[in-house]
Amino acid sequence: MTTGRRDLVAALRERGLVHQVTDEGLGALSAGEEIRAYNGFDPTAPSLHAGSLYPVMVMAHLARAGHRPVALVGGGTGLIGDPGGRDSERPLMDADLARENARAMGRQIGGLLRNAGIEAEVLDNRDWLEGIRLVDFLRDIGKHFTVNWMMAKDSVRTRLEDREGGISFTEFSYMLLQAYDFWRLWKDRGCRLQTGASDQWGNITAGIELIRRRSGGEAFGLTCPLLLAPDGRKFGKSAGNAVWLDPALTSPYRFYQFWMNQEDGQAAALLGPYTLLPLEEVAALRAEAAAAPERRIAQRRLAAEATAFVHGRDAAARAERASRVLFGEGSIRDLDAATLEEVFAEVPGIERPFSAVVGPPTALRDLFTDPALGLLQSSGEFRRALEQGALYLNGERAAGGAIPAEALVEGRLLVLRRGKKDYALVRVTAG
RNA sequence: GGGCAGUUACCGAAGCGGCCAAACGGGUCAGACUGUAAAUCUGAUGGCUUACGCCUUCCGUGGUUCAAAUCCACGACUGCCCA
Repeated sequence: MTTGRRDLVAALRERGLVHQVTDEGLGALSAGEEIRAYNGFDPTAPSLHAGSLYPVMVMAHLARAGHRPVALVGGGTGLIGDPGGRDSERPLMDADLARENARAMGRQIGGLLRNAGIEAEVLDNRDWLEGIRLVDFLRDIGKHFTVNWMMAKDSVRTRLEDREGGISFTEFSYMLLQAYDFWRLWKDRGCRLQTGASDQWGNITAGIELIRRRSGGEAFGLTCPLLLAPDGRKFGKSAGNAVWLDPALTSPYRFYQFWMNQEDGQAAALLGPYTLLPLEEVAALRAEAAAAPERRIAQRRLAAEATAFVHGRDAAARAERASRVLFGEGSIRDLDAATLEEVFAEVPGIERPFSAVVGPPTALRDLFTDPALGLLQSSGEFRRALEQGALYLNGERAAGGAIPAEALVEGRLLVLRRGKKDYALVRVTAG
């Protein structure tokens, strides 16, 4: 994979992935020798989502610049909780859950990078944090920090200023644990760089301080711009339905659609971080997209590349094909059942007997509100959606009433659609 | 431990005995316009019903009243001030 070692700061900067660097000297240093760099991951869930994929991409870009990424899953720090970026204390995570999540997440990260041809070490800080003794920790680590210095850190200061929330001693201590991680990885594994989103700056510099004070060593930190959705919230985790990387939680088709739906500017910007495409190609795509935004070139390519990175080329191709059929020119009516079945392999679907679909006056409602499809929650929602013209059968607006037998594609399939983008398939069986 | 203030739908926030399923804003969903965009405009947003309407909500539990989100008591939680 490695084609030659490069200045990693420059390499990341080209992709828009550098927010702050502790020392520009890192650039020159990294041009000459391999830098081992780690990035931490909070095990708040058993899978990464579109937003937490970001640092994985950073690791991938780093590896392609000839350096060695290390993934650190926070099975130990997850037990404490990072106060950064939050305005209130977070509830403690169940210890077993943290362990399970960390394990699953570690596997996932390792797998992603391996599929991209990148060998990365995956570690869990629980392995060394769990056995630490309080008195040792206070003597060996705590002594190197003044509370005054800790209180000046953004993550802590905002919480101190917020009378409503406050901060517990537990979360206040968090940065010391992360600092200890860095020291540990620096000492045992030769990690000289820690990367993270810009909200990790304080934690990263705490680690660098510890390495300097305790061992007189040199270490670096590099943060990436915090990626936000256009609405200002965390990217890829909007309003309850996060876009997961686990295909069991978010199908590859939905994953593909997530990228496809990015707005123009965002899609163009994401091409840098979220694809491994050569920069010249990214630039060309951006120019093309800007010239003809209606073609959605940036979105298409972004969706294809990101889906391929996470789910593989085949899954990406399937999602792409399905999307072309669903959002393409032709009418669904023109397609045969075999094609539809293939296209809908990853879209939610249910099987119903003929007698339950054709005939009963409530069939339309029963199908649209079926929990397995996730289209509508209640018959009240169904009624409103119908009134607003939001429901479609085989691509044509549904008027309500019983479903005629002619509505079935080849007598056995029915395509449901709610709104512009949500599709589901009903397979009609005999009976 | 003492004093004061608060707890309303996804979030913020009105309401202070009946006209309250509860103003308004944000979010979300849908429709129109588009390019599976943005912006804009329109509508919807507790549940059940084609509908009249019915049912379950305003921290919890009891109470006052013909009638309570609104009054009273106790409890829980939160914030501010004092110790």
